[in-house]
Amino acid sequence: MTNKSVKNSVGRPKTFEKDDVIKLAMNHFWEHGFEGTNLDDLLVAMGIKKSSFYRTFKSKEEVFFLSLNLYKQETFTLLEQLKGEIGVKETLVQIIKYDIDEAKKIGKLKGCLLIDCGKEFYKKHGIISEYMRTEMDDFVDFFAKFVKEGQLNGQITNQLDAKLLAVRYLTLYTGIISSLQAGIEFSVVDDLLFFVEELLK
Amino acid sequence: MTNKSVKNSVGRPKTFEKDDVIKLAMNHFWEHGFEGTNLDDLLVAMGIKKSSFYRTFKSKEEVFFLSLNLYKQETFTLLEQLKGEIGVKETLVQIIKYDIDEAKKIGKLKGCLLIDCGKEFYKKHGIISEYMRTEMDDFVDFFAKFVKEGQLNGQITNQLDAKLLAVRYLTLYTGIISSLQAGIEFSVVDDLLFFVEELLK
DNA sequence: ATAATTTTGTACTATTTGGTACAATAAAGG
DNA sequence: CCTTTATTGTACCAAATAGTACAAAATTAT
Repeated sequence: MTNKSVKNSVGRPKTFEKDDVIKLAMNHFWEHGFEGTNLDDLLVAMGIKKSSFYRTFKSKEEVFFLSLNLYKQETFTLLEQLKGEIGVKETLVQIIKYDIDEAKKIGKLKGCLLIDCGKEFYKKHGIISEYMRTEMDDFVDFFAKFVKEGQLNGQITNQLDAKLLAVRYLTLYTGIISSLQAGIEFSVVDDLLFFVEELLK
Repeated sequence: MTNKSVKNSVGRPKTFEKDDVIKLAMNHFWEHGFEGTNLDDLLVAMGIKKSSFYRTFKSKEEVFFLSLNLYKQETFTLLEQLKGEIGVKETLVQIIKYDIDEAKKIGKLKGCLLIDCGKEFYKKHGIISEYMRTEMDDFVDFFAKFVKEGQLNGQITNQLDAKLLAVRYLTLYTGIISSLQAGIEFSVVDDLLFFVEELLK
């Protein structure tokens, strides 16, 4: 897209792109959380050395916020793409089904970077991070529009206010993630997907 | 209840009861999580000095597991008590309403010690703690029995299998906690309580 | 007073944490 | 070869972490 791979006029050429290592960092934060990520492991995940890290970024925290931003971008992009393929309602269902299947298969579930790290921050500092709150609002707004579209084209028959329905969906989603991560029996998990489908009707 | 306050034959009398300081520790863990609790703050919360702490307990971890056990006991006791006063269904609703009100009023919400610390452990070690899993099973079983009772006496009209309904309820509950802690707008929170009431019908 | 027991205070340890400083080296163009 | 730029390696730092050791003081019964 942008002029990433243009040769810099002179000097040793770069061996990594900033955006690429942010993505690697994002995946690591996503899996381990912010506090659960120590710098050494993060560096291994990013494939760069400490010296390069601190020449490129200000701190671990800065990389985290860049990761959070990338997470939002990628989530929205994925949802829009899926929408084009299978429609609004099916996208909302499949997103959750994907997590359930992943938990069943590999017994591991990354969950939601925003919610999980928001919770970490909340537990640590006793207040909601203002940054997290606005990110959360972005998610709610996006899903509200998403749901609205489904209601208008008839894929979602539940005529509850789109924003409220989006919040119900997101709440259920984060609850399912927590339940899965808390090790709920697989025998009862499928019913949770029915629950979601009932909600979207 | 037990012979807590009997005088020990000789020596300086105890100034704190083990169970009492465990309860204080529980409340601190509940609010800050396990990793988010450092020993010095924990000691302040428990009102004892480090020397006393390590003479009474083996480690921070031991106190945490004792706290977790107490948490379960107290939760079940509270639910049984409320059941006697306002019935099964109303108890399930009010429990959540209490959290919502707390979040609205003081802008702070402890959430669920088991789920929150289970998530911490999960994120850190990549697997579900076996201890947490069995605790989770205890909770599911308790709520399943609770729901069953409500279905039999007609307070809950939703005739979905009691265990599945209990899991739906718990999932919704943990989702609501996450949403509140993530700083969802208060304007949409009330609808989440309607959602719970609809579920229990 | 003395023995028994509990709590406190102080000092210490070993490990891990995020972060810094800086020289050495690698890879390109001029 | 020389300059420029990117990466690496090594060494270090200050702070925070959970936990230990042990003497001193407090409070009781005998």
